[in-house]
Amino acid sequence: MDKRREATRTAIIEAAWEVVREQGLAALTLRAVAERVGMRAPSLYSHFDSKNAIYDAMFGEAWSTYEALPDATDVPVQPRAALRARARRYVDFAVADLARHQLMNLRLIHGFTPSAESYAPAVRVLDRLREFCVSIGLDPGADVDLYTALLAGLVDQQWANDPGGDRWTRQVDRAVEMFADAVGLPKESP
Amino acid sequence: MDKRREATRTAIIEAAWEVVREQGLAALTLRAVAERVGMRAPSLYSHFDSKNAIYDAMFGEAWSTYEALPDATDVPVQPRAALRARARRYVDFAVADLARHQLMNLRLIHGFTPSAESYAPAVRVLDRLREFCVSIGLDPGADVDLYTALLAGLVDQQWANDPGGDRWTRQVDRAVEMFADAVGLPKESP
DNA sequence: GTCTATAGTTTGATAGAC
DNA sequence: GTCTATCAAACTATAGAC
Repeated sequence: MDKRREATRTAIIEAAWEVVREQGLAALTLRAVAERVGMRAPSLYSHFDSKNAIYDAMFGEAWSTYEALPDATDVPVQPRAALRARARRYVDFAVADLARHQLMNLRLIHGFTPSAESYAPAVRVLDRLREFCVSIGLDPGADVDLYTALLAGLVDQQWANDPGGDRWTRQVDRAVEMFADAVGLPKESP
Repeated sequence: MDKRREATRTAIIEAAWEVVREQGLAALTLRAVAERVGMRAPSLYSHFDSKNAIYDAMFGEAWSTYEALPDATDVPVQPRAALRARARRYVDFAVADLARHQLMNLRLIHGFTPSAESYAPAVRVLDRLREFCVSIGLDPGADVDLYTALLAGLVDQQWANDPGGDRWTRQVDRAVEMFADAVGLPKESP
């Protein structure tokens, strides 16, 4: 029955995303959020306990959004093609929004640690990745770590040295092939 | 003849490094730096024009330090071994100091852009990497980009998910072998 | 639930005495 | 060159009226 209340909460979070997209993740201020949603800063405390509570909601929402992406691998395909599709989905998502990527994958807000509740979707995403990797014969430890590092590196270099371009993202397929060769995935049959 | 002046400058920068190592890169404040060097905050303006000028000096110093590391490849060795040694040197350096790594390789200080002078050593380091890669038959464009992404990914994952540990850094050799295979470097002869 | 008012900090930077 | 004093501006958060 708190439909109106929930709508306000959503509006606040959406305004917060706008602010961090324009000003940078660390530059989020309650005043800027409040102004965008047509309120005064103190009014936000009726909906969130603190500024970090806003970050926390954003963190959870971002990972939930990623988790809810249409599964590119629900149709059974060859391991390499499936891995490639997964990699592209991850990289595209990470490269679409710097502030979101930083909030999800880096720890750059001093004093903010995600709550267990907000962290849950992130854990599920990684668990599913491990399941998938095991299903195609990979090691859920070292192999998955190398895979995540490979994608993280492409994303971070892309943002740091060619934001908006594709100098690193265009190498995603090549990187996945390199990885697939290293872990001994069978070559693709035509 | 400005020996004393130069010593003070050095002391300020050294104090600044201590602050960012303890408080985080973005948490640098003039007061904290001044206190550590036995001064008051306004006195720093006799040596640096602004807070960003301190960041700038730190940026230049960090890359100069890296540039001056003993060259692990001055003795000619096989390409794979040389690449491995370079990779370890880079990763070890990046994993030794988070704030330094962030300042050198990420753009996380809002409104700070390195001056041309401070940027010079960074450019030279990358140029040398390209030269080396060409000397062993690699492409200075795509191949170098993939290589830097690979190392950046290992470092960033290490810092983000296992700081102080070696879950990703222990895969450096494996990652380099994977890369070497992908770019067709000859296998090592015993 | 939202407002005004304000407490309480902290910050980078400047003015001017010494 | 270093100091004291201070400005001007931000910020999070709380108190209490409506």
